[in-house]
Amino acid sequence: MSAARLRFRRSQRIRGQGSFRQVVHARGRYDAKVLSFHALPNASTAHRLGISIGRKVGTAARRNRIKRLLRESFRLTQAEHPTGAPGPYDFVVVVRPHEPLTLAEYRAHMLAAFAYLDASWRKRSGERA
RNA sequence: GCGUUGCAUCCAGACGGCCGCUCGGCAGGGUUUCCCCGCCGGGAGGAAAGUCCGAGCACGGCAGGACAAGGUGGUGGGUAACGCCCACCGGCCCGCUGCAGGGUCAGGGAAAGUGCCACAGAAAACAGACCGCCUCGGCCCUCGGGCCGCGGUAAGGGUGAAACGGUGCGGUAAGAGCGCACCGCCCGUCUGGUGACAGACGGGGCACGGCAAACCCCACCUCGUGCAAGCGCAAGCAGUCUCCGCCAGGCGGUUCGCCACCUGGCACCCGCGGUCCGCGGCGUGAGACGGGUCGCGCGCUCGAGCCUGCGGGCAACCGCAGGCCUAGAGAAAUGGCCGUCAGCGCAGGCCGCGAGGUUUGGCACUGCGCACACAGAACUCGGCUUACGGAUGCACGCAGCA
RNA sequence: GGUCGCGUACCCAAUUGGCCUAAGGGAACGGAUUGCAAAUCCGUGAUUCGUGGGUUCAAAUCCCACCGCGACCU
Repeated sequence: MSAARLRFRRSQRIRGQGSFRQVVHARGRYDAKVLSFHALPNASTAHRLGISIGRKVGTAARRNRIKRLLRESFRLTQAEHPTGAPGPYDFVVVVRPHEPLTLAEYRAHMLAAFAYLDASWRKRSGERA
């Protein structure tokens, strides 16, 4: 078991239509097959996660299931999230219609996406400086 | 034993460990509208769904009534109410020798009115008569009959979803409720029933085709919008109104006291500044009202509530007594991982019952697979409808044995 | 969460309860025309009228229940 206990509080969630729009419209996207990840550096002290999942994905029970798995992935992988540089990010995951995957698969997608997005933002801020 | 149809009831895998979310309570800490940490307790459904009905509740409207529009439709009961539920009545279907029985029905009114009834058929809705049948008269005749005419008929033919009661006997020129019997129908009276209706008796030869999920008539019901209803709080931004000085000038009104408006200066006030002076700004100040937007709080969970017992009722349901508190989120909580245990299916093994066998029973036996469906509260209830896994019981069907 | 609307062929779509074997247009296909095309002309259809029940003699049409799609309040 890892040293620190991993939590996922309300303050680590993205809320409000404006916040979502900012992140999604920010340039920088990573596409897994059924998920689409967006990132934007934020002004707070921690990474935040927002999940966008439309009606076409399935019934309310299935949408809840996928959201829970994604939040659990985010919570359990916090130790491996990018640190420093452009700062903590706001991540938004857009879910496309698909059969629900396992927790391990969502974790793998999420880590790959975060690594890619972090590298992309580091490169961009480096050019600017 | 299997099947699955119908009905009823119940469950919605359990337990343990670790991590996490949310609400409430208690205690503590911090940078004290908030955040953090700890402990204890609560945390999805039978459909939470579809949003098809009925209510509560909120705001707006409203004397009352009528019209319009929409809905409901056998009778009686249940209910806060309903288009729901229960019981009964009636029609239709299945079944039976028959009686029972089962299923099903949006089941008021067609002798208030209007409309429609295609095609076919002579004729499709005050009846009428195509092919026919028959008397009589006339003509012809090969003496069977044929043709024409005045009439009488509706049994037979054929069409249609539907043709103006049905069957039988009598009757007749041929026929016809023309007469009779039975069935059906209509009217009246009586009896039973709260009633829908049912039964009996009497009368009438029989009129009243179907469609109202066509318009319509009758009876009853319905104001509109919906918790994103709505109430409150604070902040910034429009707008409206009121109040708040002095002096000068202009313009207008005037009861010659003054009043209103505009412009300028000073003061107040604001900014610069530790303070004064000074400089700059000048409807700049105060109050009230207030629209939408965003945020927060309330609405928000104790209710036509749940459980148990007793009593009433054929039942739906009701009454009484005792006990219980049982989710309240907000990009939206009840989740994730691991293990164990039943449980289920398949294959194999062993044992048992039996003469044998399709079949069948048992197992701390082995292996593999599944461990599960439909589905997530969003103000709250009562129903309906739809989706769906399993267990038990009853009924039904099939097979085996006795 | 709430309130509405729509569904007819590949696409757009019309249709007083009855001559519906469902109008019409585009597209597609075949033919004519042309040196070849376009345009034009002629012809060609496999629609359970979203699904399932019901009313009626008769339903795309009327009624009910489902399914799918879309819009609005925000």
